[in-house]
Amino acid sequence: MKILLVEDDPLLGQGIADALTYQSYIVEWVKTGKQAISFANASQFDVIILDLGLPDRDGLDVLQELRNNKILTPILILTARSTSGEKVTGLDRGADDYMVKPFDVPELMARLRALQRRESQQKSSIITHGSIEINPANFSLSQYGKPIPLSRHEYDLLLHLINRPNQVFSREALVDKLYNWDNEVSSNTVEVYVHHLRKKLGKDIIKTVRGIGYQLGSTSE
Amino acid sequence: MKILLVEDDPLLGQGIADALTYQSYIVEWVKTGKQAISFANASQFDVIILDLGLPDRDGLDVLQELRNNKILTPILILTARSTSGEKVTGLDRGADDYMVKPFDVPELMARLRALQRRESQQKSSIITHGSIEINPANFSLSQYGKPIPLSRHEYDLLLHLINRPNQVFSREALVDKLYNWDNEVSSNTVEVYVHHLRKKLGKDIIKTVRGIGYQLGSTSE
DNA sequence: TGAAACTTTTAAGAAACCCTTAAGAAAGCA
DNA sequence: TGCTTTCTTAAGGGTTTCTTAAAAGTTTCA
Repeated sequence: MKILLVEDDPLLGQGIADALTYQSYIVEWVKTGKQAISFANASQFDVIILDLGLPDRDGLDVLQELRNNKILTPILILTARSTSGEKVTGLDRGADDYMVKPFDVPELMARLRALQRRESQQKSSIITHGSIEINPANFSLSQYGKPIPLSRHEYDLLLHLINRPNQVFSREALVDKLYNWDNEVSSNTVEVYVHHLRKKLGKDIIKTVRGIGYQLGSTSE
Repeated sequence: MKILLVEDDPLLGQGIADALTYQSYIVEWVKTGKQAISFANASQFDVIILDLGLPDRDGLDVLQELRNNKILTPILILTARSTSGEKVTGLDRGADDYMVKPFDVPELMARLRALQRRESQQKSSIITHGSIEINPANFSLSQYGKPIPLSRHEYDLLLHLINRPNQVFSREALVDKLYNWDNEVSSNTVEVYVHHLRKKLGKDIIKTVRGIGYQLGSTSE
């Protein structure tokens, strides 16, 4: 875990840096707004601790510039400015948390942990298979990077096959997955959708196992 | 924006609920830990405000159970317990922020905005997407720099979509966000608002994913 | 080789889905 | 209160997708 500490007071800065180091953080300690911006641009931090009373420029400006530069790192403001209005301003300019000096070190540590925990919860699960790529979050599919629209059933069928790339599914099993029980379907729907998918994504996308059913095509080509 | 407020004190609870409603939040107010858990499981909230001194069980247990149930909603603890140790415990059990009573309402609002912002993919306090720009702090929207008035539900709907630009939301999910439990709606409201938004902001602002729901339009044009 | 079994392709009517409009109800405001 | 804006509901019409069936094609095996 890597932290950028922006604090011009030497004594306080050293104290925080020591405490962080003791908690096994990697600490980069800078004392001016200018340095803060260049460090934040140069390297990826897990959290930035920002004092507002800096010698060269106001911390709020630094904050804003960081956000304008698309630096999304969580930022915790640590300052003597304690009025409600100041807190609101700081948070609304893009800070993630705000602590007033004098502060309690264990609380700071706990707030840093909370920020990190949030950040690490980012998840994106994109499924790929050969040339195709499925993004379940938006039900979209692309092949060689080009988006290809699929209808609902086409998408469902493909997703089922792709979830178990090596399994052969019987027609009945696929119908069972695609439909709920009370509106069973009594014809060759599956064949028709396989046909549609092959038309859109290429003949080899789905392999037919004669007498048994269908299987996702092999990825190797 | 939908908030679950867990607070057993009737006076204080009413005060917070009113303040939140005034800020256009959809508020679900419950008074026990048990209710908190069932509501959190039943619907998707943007933030949970949690009092620790509940009548039926300790708020920290509620917090832990929520996290165990894989409810990742940001949680802000709002309590009279003000020692450093109590704050550390609360944050380390999975809360995202911690405020001590008595508290300042504007600060609470700013912290809620910060929590939401963190959760959305947008990190700056002013949200932009293509030609439009939203400032959640004062509910304003502009396109190409020109302010465009939106009704409350139009605004809510757009804000939801814009918070996760790549996700497709089903009609049901959107209805769930736009209304609280006791005045559910039973018709095509979402379609109608989508239509209004498209009329005001252009056809491509919202994309429909047939059979699934709606998604923010792509920014590239 | 020829029949049987199985699979692919095509096409068209049916169904589902979404958009649009409008009007009465409700809520907000002076 | 009366006026204006916003909300909810419902219905019509246009479009896409689904289902079905039948014809055409392919593989298997006696």
